[in-house]
Amino acid sequence: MDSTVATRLQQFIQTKGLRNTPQRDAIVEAIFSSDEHFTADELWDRIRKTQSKSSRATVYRTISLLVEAGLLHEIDLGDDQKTYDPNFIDSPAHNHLVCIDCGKVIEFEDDNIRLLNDCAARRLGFRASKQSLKIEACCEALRLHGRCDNLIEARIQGKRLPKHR
Amino acid sequence: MDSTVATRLQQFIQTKGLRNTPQRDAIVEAIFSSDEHFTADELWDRIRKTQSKSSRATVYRTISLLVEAGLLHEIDLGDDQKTYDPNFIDSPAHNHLVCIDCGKVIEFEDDNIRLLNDCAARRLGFRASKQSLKIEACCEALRLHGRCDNLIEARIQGKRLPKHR
DNA sequence: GTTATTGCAAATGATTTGCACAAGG
DNA sequence: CCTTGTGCAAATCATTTGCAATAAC
Repeated sequence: MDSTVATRLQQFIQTKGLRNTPQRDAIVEAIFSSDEHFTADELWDRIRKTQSKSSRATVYRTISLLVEAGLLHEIDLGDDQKTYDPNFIDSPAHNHLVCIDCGKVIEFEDDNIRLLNDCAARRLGFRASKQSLKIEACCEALRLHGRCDNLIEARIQGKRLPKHR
Repeated sequence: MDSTVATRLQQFIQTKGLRNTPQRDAIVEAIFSSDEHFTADELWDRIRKTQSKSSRATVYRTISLLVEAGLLHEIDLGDDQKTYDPNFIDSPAHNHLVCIDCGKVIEFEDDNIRLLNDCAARRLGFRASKQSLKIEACCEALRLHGRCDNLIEARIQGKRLPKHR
């Protein structure tokens, strides 16, 4: 886990007059020891498989805390549940590409896109503070050769598949 | 209401072997006679104020139908409820800018942005089929002069305000 | 007639909350 | 101690669904 997370979280906790608890630590660890996106309940499952104990309510509450602290971002994957992304600390301005065949999510950064969006906002008389770009796309592999390797991988791993199509 | 809607909806209904009903007509009319975004329950309220009658369930079912037909788009405004946008027929590739002060949503099109996103997808080995760009921003007016006209307007109209900030 | 559609009320499922108890600082 | 945090179970709230009645075509 990036030590930046620990530092920034400590700062947030201090400032707000909050406390350190083993449950919170375990949840934060579970989130930031991976770069995977997750829903609240997926995280709760992940926690249960460790030796540490936390109630579902605490998981929800900690997620809210981290979002408020700006360490975790809520993203829209077209899912019904809220999805969270722990990678905004390392890549503060990344975008998402979602494969409509297998649901795989690819993160990428692009300064030109960011800049162009910034300009668009300015032209409308605003100052952009946050951009969220999601591109839904199909892999050329599937279109050209009738197979999406990600799709097979996703099936094996039992991942949530997209509802579209 | 754009006659394109009626035509495309008829086509969809025919193809799928569905039927025309006064409830459906009234809901479709309520949606496309305005360019406002709405949640399912806001729409249900709108319908209730007319002489036509529809149950809440039918409103939900009709919305799903229109989304499936591609006539209505589900968009993410960072809200907890799903928000729908009826303007994708007139502007098939528009983006959203949300004022973080008043929650006002501004729609805009930008071919350069669309093109750049397309390229980004291609570079990753994909073919983009849908782009969703949301820019959260604050108005310069508020930042420079301490007042956001949209905010006042929003308060008067009793609009849902953003949760952020 | 046959099949899709409706309305109602009940079910669902994710998220939140009230409250009594536990435990940081 | 004093206050925040936790766990549990109950509550909430948007959305979905089963079913009997209704209405397209």
